[in-house]
Amino acid sequence: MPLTDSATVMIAAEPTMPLCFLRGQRIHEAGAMGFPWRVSRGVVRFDTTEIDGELSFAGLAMEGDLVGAEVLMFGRFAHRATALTSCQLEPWPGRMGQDRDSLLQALARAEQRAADVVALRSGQAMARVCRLIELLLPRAATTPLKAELPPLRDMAEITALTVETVSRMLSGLRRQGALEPDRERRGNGSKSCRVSRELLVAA
Amino acid sequence: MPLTDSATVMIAAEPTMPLCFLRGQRIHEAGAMGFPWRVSRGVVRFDTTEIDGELSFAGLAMEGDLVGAEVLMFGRFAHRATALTSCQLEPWPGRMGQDRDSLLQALARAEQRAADVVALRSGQAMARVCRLIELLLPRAATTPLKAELPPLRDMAEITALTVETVSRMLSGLRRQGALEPDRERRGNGSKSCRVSRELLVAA
DNA sequence: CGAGCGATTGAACCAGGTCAAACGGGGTGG
DNA sequence: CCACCCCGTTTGACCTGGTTCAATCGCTCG
Repeated sequence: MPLTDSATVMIAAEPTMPLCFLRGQRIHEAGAMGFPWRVSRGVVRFDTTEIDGELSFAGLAMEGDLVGAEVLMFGRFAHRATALTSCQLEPWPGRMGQDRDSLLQALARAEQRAADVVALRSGQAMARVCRLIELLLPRAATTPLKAELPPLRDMAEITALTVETVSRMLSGLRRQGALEPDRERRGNGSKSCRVSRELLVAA
Repeated sequence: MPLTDSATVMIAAEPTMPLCFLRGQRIHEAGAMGFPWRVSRGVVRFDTTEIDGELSFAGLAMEGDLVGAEVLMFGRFAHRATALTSCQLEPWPGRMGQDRDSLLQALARAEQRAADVVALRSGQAMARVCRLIELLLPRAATTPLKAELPPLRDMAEITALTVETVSRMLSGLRRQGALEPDRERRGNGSKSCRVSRELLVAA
C-alpha cells in the first residue's frame, strides 16, 4: 500500500491496488474523471460546489463506504474528496462486479452516514465535538484508544461551529481528562491522541 | 391515486399502485417491514432512532428519490418516514427490475440530498429557512409559485433552529413580501402559500 | 363552550460568534 | 546557525443572534 500524492490519482487506467492518503491530502476534485473507491481505513470528507462556486462541506465517508460511485453513471466525481484522517482506499468494485446487493448495501450505508452527519450539527457545541471524535475513533478497537484528529478548521466546518469554539471544547475535554493533553505533531504527520470513551460520552 | 391512512401501508403483498399521503401522515415506522418506494411528488422526512431511543431528524427524500430501499437488503425499514408535505409514492422498482443504473442513480441522488440537508444547517437562521422553502418548492414550475409549508415544528427540527425562530423568520419574509401574508388552513389541509423566489433569495 | 394545539410575539438571557492578540513549531533564506 | 515568516492553535474580552420562557391568539374538535 504505497503512499501517494494526489497527482498520482489522475490515472487513466483502472486501479487495482489500494491507495493510502495522508490527513489533508486531496483524493479527487469535483468534476474530475476517475474510478470509484471503497474506504478501507480512515475517514474521507466530501465538499460540494455551491451555486456561487464556493466549496462547502457535504458529507463524510467512513470505513466500508463508497467514494465516487457516481462516476460509473456520470463519468465525473460529484464532489471534491479529501482525506480527513489518513486513510486507505481500495478500488471498487474489486474483483466482484457491482452486484445488486453491494449497491443496495452502499445505499443503506450512505443514508446512515448522512444521518450521522446531520446529527453532528444538532445540539450544543460540546456534544457535537464529542460525537465527531467518536465517529473518528478507529473501527478496530485498540488499547490505548487513540483518535487521529483532523485540523480544527475541518472539525469546525463539519460541526458548523467556529475553530475557536472547537478549540475551547477540546481544551475542556483535555481539562476533564477525556483527551490526552499532549500536543501532537503538526503538518501531515499522524496526530493521534489518546481518548477516554467514557469521559467523552460523559462530557 | 387513492388517499390512504398509514395503516393501509402495512400490507403484506407487494403494492402496484401509487399511494398518496397528506402532510404529517406516517409512511412507515423504523424497523417495520414493507416495500421500497420512489417519491413521485412532495417531500418525505426520515427520522432515525438514537442510541437513547429518541427519534431525531435524519434526512429528506424528494421527487425521484427512493424511500426504504434497504428493505430489499435487510427486510426492515431503517428510518421512520413521514410526509413532510403531501406527497405521492410509487412502488419501486416498478415494472423494471432494479438494474445497476437505477441503483447507481439512487445512490447519487441520496448523496446529493444529504448535501442539501447538511446545507440547511449552515449559516444564519434566515438563510436556512429560505433554503428550506426553496427545497420545498414544487419541482414543476407553476404560476403563481406556491409552496406547501410543513408545520413549524418540522421546519425547526430540519434546520436545527427553534419554532420561535422559524416563526420570526417567516414573519420577516411575509413583511418583505417574499411570502403570502395570508394565514392558511391548519390540520391536514394543504397549506400552500404563494412565494416570490426573487425576494426569497434576496432575503 | 372549553380544551388543546400550533403559531405568534415580546422580553431577558446566554452560548457561541467575532475580533484581537499571542504562542509555537516547521520551513526557508540569509 | 539564526532570523524570520507562515499557519494552525489557543485564550481572552466583548457582542449578538438565537434560545428560552411566558403570554396570547386563532382554529379545530369534542
